[in-house]
Amino acid sequence: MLESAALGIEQQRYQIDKDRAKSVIEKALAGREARTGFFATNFQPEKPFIEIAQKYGIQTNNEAFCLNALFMTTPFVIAQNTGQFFNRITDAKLLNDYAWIFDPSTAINETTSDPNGVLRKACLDYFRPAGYSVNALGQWMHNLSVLNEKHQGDIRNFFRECEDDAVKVVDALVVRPRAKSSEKTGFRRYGPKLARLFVQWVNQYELYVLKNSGEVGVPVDFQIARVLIQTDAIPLSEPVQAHTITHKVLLPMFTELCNENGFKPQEVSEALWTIGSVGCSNRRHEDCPVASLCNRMISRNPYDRGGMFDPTDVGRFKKQ
DNA sequence: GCTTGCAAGGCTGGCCTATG
DNA sequence: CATAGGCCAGCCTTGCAAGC
Repeated sequence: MLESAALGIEQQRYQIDKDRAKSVIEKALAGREARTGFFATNFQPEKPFIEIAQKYGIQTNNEAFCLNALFMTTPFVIAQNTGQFFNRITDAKLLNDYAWIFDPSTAINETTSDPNGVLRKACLDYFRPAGYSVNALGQWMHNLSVLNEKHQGDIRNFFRECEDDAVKVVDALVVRPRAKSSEKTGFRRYGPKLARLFVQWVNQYELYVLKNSGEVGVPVDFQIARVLIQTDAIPLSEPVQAHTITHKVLLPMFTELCNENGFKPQEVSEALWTIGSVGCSNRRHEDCPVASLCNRMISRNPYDRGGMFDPTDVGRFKKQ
């Protein structure tokens, strides 16, 4: 049972225009497929990193390396520019120098005298986490210990314990939305969005075969949510808590739409995220495949102030 | 004067436990 | 029983400096 399924009832509290949401997704997918507008350049910032990690794993005859590295890296994909972040860490020489931090036994054993000092400094040097994402470092250490002690330093053992089932992997990582660390007996720092993102990448780049990969749904964030709101697929009459929209309304809706229309969650995720982040951030409305359905641009500010999506806040853009 | 690159920066709701 | 307080996933924008 996916943790989100029980939340479907929240949908009924908001007037979802599923037909319109379907149209938005179809246009977004068409834009992605055509590779035009802001889909003309690379819209998969994680791809070059995964490629050099795969290469390093092959060179060093370490089958677990790429998966371990991706698992340990994904929690940093938060509160910062994803493209910037992957550009920073995608450097073969840099990865070569710091690859040991992804090898749990080496990283932990070689730094036993001062694990927090040596390992923490190496992580800072490698990831160079900006701003809020520094917070991820503490839990990063915790996850490395869990990987070492409970899963013999190989994330594939964690997958096997989840019966190689993508849905069980997500449930095991999330436990429940907003779970406390003390509730999480295993890995931390993976919530509903990041857990789905990780599984999506594992499947997309064929790093490991997980069954039911198509069943976990779409990793929903601010960018994706605002595309649906701006296009009136979710018409709001008053400010609504962003968390309610992203996790209680959109997550189940995307799963339904994908199942009903045969959309691939990964493609929906990529297409909408690119539109929301690249398109809206850079105000390239002329390049946007859903421009004809969109009538405003929701500002980021209300989210920071009250955690709300405000339908009256049209930010820096309103269609004439 | 422009673009590009970089780094720094808090707040929320909902759940839980502890306290009176 | 009420309420106070702790906890935590999740979330890019902005201002400055350097390079053209």
